[in-house]
Amino acid sequence: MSGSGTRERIVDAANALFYQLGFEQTSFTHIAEAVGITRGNFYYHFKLKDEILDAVIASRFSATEAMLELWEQVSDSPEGRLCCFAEMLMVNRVKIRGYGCPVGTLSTELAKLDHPSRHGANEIFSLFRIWLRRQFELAGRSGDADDLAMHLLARSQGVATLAHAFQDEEFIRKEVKTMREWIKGVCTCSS
Amino acid sequence: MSGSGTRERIVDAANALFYQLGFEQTSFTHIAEAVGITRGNFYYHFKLKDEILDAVIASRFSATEAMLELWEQVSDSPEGRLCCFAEMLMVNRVKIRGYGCPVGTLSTELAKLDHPSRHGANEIFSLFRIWLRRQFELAGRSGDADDLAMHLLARSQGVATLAHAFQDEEFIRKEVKTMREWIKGVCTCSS
DNA sequence: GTCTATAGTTTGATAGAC
DNA sequence: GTCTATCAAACTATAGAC
Repeated sequence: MSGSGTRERIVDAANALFYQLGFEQTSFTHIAEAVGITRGNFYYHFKLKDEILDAVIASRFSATEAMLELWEQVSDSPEGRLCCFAEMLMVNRVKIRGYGCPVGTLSTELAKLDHPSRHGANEIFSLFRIWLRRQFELAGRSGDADDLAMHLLARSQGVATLAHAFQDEEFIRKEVKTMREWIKGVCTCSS
Repeated sequence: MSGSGTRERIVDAANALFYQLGFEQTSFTHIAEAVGITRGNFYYHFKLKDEILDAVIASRFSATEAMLELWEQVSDSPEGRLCCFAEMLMVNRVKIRGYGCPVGTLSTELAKLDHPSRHGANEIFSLFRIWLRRQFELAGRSGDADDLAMHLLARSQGVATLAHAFQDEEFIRKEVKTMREWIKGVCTCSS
C-alpha cells in the first residue's frame, strides 16, 4: 500500500486519518502534516476533498478483495474460511477497540452526511456480504445463505461498536469464541 | 419531552438533529432554524455547544430510564421483558433504517472526536447493559448474565448499523425474529 | 511538483440595542 | 428574552511564483 509517490502517501495518510478521526473531522491540514507537504501542494494531486475520499474507498475496496482471496487459500472448507472472518476481529482488536470498524464507521458517517460516496463505502460491506454468502452456500445452506451472511456481518459490527464504546478488548475475544461455535453449528447442520 | 420554554425546544430540536446529522455536522444555524430563533439568541440559553450536547445526553438518559421502567411493567417474566428490548428495534425500524441507532452513532462519533462527553453518551449504553444483565440474572443465568447482556446489545447494534447501511427494514424484522428465539432458548436453559 | 499567499465561506462565540 | 451586528478562527479551494 505504501507507494513512493506523493499521491499514494496522501491516500495512505488519509486512509488512516479517516479511520481514526472520521472523514469530516479530518482536515487538509491533518493530512498535509502527516504526509509532510503543505496544504497548497494538495490540490496538484486532488482537486476536491471528495476525490481523496473516493481514492481511499477504492484503496480499501482493493485491500478487502485481496484479503478475501487470501482467506480462500487459507482453508478449503467454508467453515474454516468463515472462521477467518471471525478471526479478523481478533487480529485487529487493538484498532477496533480504539476506532471501531473502519467499514461501519465510515458507512455510518457518510450516510449521516448524505454524501454521494456513501454508496461506494457500502460496496465494501457488499464485498463481505457476497463472500460470506458464498461460503454458506458451499456449506450447504443455499436456502438461507444471505440471511446467515447478514447475521454474521451484523454481529461483527455490533462487536466492533461495543468494544469501541466500552474500550473492551476482552469482549472481542469472548464474542469471537461464540461466533466460531455458531459458525460450526450452522455449517454442520444443513438447512 | 416538548416543553413550552425555548430551552426545551432547543434541546428537543438538537436531539433530533444530532440523531439525523450527527453532532459535529449540526450547526447552530440548523438548530436555530428548527426552533425559529436567531443564532444570537442561542447563547442566552447555552454558553457553549457542548452544553447543548450534555443537555441532549441527559434528556436521552432520562427517556431511556423511563422506557426501561415501562418494560418492567409490560411483562412479569424476564423473557417477556427481554423481548421488549428486541421489539424496540421493530418499533423504531423506520428511524433506524434512516439514521441508525441513536445511542451507537452518537457514542461512535464522540469517541472519534475524543469528546469529553463521550463517557456521558456511553452511560446510556450502560443503562441498557445493566438492565439486560438483571433480566438474565432473573432468568437464572447469573453465571454469564453480563456476557449475555453484552451479546444482545451488540446484536442490536449490528442490526441497526446494517439496516442503516443497506436501507433494509426487512432485515430488522428477520433479525428480531432470530433474536426472540435466542432469548427464549437462553431463558429456558439455565446455565 | 512544491511552495506562499490569499480568497471566500462557515463556524462557534460575543457585545450591545431593544 | 430576542434581536442585529460582528469577531476570530478554521475550513476548502484558488492563483501564481519558483
